[in-house]
Formats: sequence, C-alpha cells, structure tokens
Amino acid sequence: MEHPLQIYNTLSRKKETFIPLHEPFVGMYVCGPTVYGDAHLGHARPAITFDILFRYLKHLGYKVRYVRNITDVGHLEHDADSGEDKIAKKARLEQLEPMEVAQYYINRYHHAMEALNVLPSSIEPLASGHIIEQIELVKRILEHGYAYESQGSVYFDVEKYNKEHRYGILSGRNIEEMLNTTRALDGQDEKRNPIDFALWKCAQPEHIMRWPSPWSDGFPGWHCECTAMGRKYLGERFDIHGGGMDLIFPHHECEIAQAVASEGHEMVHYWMHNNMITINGQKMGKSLGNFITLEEFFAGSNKLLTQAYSPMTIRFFILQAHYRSTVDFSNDALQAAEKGLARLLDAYASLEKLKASESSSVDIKGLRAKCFEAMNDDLNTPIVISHLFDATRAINSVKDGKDTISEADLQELREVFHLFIFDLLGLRDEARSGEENGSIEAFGKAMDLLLSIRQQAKANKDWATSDKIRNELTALGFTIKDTKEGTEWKL
RNA sequence: GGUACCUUGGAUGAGUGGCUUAGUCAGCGGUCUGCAAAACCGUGUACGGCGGUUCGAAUCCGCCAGGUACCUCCA
Repeated sequence: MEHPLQIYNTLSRKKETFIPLHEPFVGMYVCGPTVYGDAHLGHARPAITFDILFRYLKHLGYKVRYVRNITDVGHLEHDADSGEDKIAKKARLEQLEPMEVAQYYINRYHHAMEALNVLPSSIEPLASGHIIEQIELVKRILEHGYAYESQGSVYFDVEKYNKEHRYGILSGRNIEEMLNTTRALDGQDEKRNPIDFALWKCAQPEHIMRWPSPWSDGFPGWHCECTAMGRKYLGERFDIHGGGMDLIFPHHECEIAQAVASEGHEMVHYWMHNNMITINGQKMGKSLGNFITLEEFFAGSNKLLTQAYSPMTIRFFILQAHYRSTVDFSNDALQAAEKGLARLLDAYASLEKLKASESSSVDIKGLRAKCFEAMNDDLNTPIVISHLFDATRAINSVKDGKDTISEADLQELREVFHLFIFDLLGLRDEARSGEENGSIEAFGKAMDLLLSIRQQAKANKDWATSDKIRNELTALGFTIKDTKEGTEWKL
C-alpha cells in the first residue's frame, strides 16, 4: 500500500510519512467531548478534522478502527476540589441523575455530529464504563513505583518518572519551570510535589459518582480513561492519537507518562492536534460570553450571529482552513463560505447536464493527482478546495458554451468531484438532497408548470407577468435564473 | 512570569529560498440578458518592524513590536 501521506507529528514537530504499525490496520484514538454541556463550534473542529482523516485513511485502503471516547466522569472542577466532578455538580443543579445528564448531552452531541456529516466512530467508549480498566492501569503504575497512595488517593510521581524518562516531551516543558509556575492549590498536602497529578481520587461523602477501589471509594483521575481505553481497544502500541491543541498539556503529556510508567514504552506513534477556533481573535469560552453552540449556529439563535448557518456551511468553513491553523469566526467569513460552497455544489450539479463534445478545450488533467497531493500533504483541505474551484471555472465556462469538454473528461470530473466533495471532504448538498422523494418530485413539476407559464409570457414580451412570477417566487425563497437552455430554479 | 505557536492584499486563507499576483468572498470595469440573477473575462501587485545570511527571502537566522493558546474547567 504505497502512498506518500505525510502527517505532522506534534512529538517530532515535523511532517512524517505515515507508516502504519500493522498494515493494513490503522488504529486511531481521538479525545471526544465531555458531556456536561451542548456541543459548540470548538467541538466541530476536531470532529471534522479527524473525520477527514478517518475517511481518507479508509479511502487509501486501510482497515481503520477509530475510537472516540465520551468523558462522562473524572474531569475535576479544581485540582483538589471538594471531590465533586463536573457532571455531578451539574446534576445537583438540575436535580437529575448524573448518567441522565450525560445521556442527554450524548444524544445532543450525536445529533449535532450527524448534522455536520461526521461519521460515527468505530467504538465510542464511555469513561464510566471502564472503571475496572482504569483501576488496573493505576495498579500497574503503582507496581512499577511511579505512583504513591495518600489518604485514599493515588498520585503520579512526576519527579521520579522524570529521572528515567522525560516528562514534558510532547509539550516542550521542563520540570523545573513547572515547579516554579504551578499554582498553589488546596489539598496540595496530599501530594509530595505540586506537579504530581491524580490517578485516583478519594470521593468526599457528598460525591455521588463513585466506585470502589483498593484505595478508597472514589473516581479515576482525568487522564486515566484515554490511556486505559486506548490500550484496551487499540493495543499497547497504536498509530494515531488526536485531539485539540489545548489538550497537549497536561492531558496528553500525562497520557504518555502513564503509558510509559505502566508498560515501559509509549503507546502512540503519531500525535496530531487541531488548532482552535477564535471569535474576533479571541478564544471561545463560557466565561468570555462569546460562546456559540452548534444548535445556535444552525438556528441563527445567538446575538453574535446575523443569520442561521447550515451545518454544511460550518463544515466547509472549517475545511477552508488548514487544521493546524487557528481559524477566526465572523459572520463575513461564514457568509463567504456559504456562497463559495453553493458555487461548488452548483458546478457539480451542472456536471450532470453538461453535453460532451468531441474534444476538450479545458484542461482537467492532473486535477485528481493535485487533489491527492494536497490531501497527502498533512490533509491540506484548503488546497484541495482551491483545485476544485479551478475546475469549477472550467465547468462554468463549458456551461456557458465558451469551452468544450470530451465525454472522458466529463466523466473524470464527475468522479473526482464526487470523490473529493462528498466522500472525502464529507460535504452534502443540502439544497438538492431528497429530490427522489415523491412529494418533492410533484413539487418540482408544479414549479416547472409555473415557469413554463412565465416562459410563455416572456415569449409574448409580457414582462409584467413574467417579472411578477419571478419576484413572487423570489419572495418565497426561490432563486430563478434564465439561461440559454431555459430557466433554472433553486430553493 | 514560563512554554509553544502565530503576524500575508477590503474580509478570509494557502504558500515556506527564485518559476502562484494560490483559492474563496467583497469591490471596480466589461461580456451576456427585455431587465435581473448567475456565469465568464479583466482588475487592485500583499507578505508586522529593524538588522543579518544569500546572487536572490514573504519563505532561513537574530532582535523588537503585536497577538493567541497552554500552565486552571474548556476542542
């Protein structure tokens, strides 16, 4: 399976040729959402980024197992809080079962991901369903002497680990600096060192999400789940681990330490991180008041939005930037994406109607290769899209009768457009989908009837009637275009 | 304060030593059209500042300025 796919490895800070450990199998693990709130624009970025990778690896012929977890326990509000984790806290506020809260947001997350045409992962494990595996992980680390028990909790001994291995290898930090910059927090007295992190936390009496363990009734530390579940489903060594850049430290750094401390070696071959989405140059955060959920985007129901944006506009907008660049949200940028996407999809739709000629006056050779080249260059989707736009100009030119295209070239364009737009970039034509539906077919015929009446009026130079039909249809949300071959319409 | 990264034309966003004025959106001029819309053609010559390396730098190095993220719940 020869191909030159290059991916940027955060660990080495450069692009590397992707070579799977056990060809043709590929294992990839991506940190999924913490389900204590609605999915927002920030969740869309990693989901779409790694959806592209998942689709592309499968297209290259690999058998991919894609694991994306759901964090429903373990993320602490504070380093040493009262023993209450996020989900439990929310549950108390809303007087619900913690698992009910988690399930509610899991369902909503799935709904948003489906709208964005993000494929389901192969396995979607819940942290709460893998407490036993996490306890086993903690036991191994204790056995190897890289952790210690303190008042029912277990902490990772970072200083000891750092003597034999390098803690900070992923994030580029060193332990001395961290010692000076780590904040003094409550409950530090349980730890030998402020930079030690929790592997198991003893639950306070009021903490309702708790499990028995050899050390106490409690819950696992917030980095354990990914190490335990990654190992369980992908093995002791696997290919790709992904997530947002904000997870590099401490989350992924700690995962590496846990893996090495428990098994003696790193688990992950390629670390991949997507960049953040900013709003007016600022990161999106609940505390900053610039927080927009995906549902609000789809409905246009947020003060910062001047209109609703379809899921595919969001997806296209994200794909127009490289995944390792920050992307700045604005209404202008999203409107530009909306128009650009419509232009691309219109071009694809017109490929169906285009008539072939003896020969081509347009040059579409190399389009397929150029698109693959861009994908192979660390998933450079903006370049793929720019190549598709180049072809769009050629298509429109043929449509205008200014250029010609051969049957073979036409077929090639159809294939390449379909492959990249729908299969690999995962876009959907929302405006045109469902045309097979019976009622929509009848609706289309009614439109044709209306337009033929207008056509007759035009033939009689009855502009008043023809403009009236067009204006009223426009008011209803239709776009009417007169072309040489007749009138086109679109909702 | 420490660490990592970024700074490209009106907006967005690729490019990483010369051979792209990438692409999209917006603007302007034109073609087409009964008028529109769409489309097509043409068009603005950008690379934070200063210095260095080089025959040559937006692209490499240094300094400065500005910004972002992480170090604390967050993709």
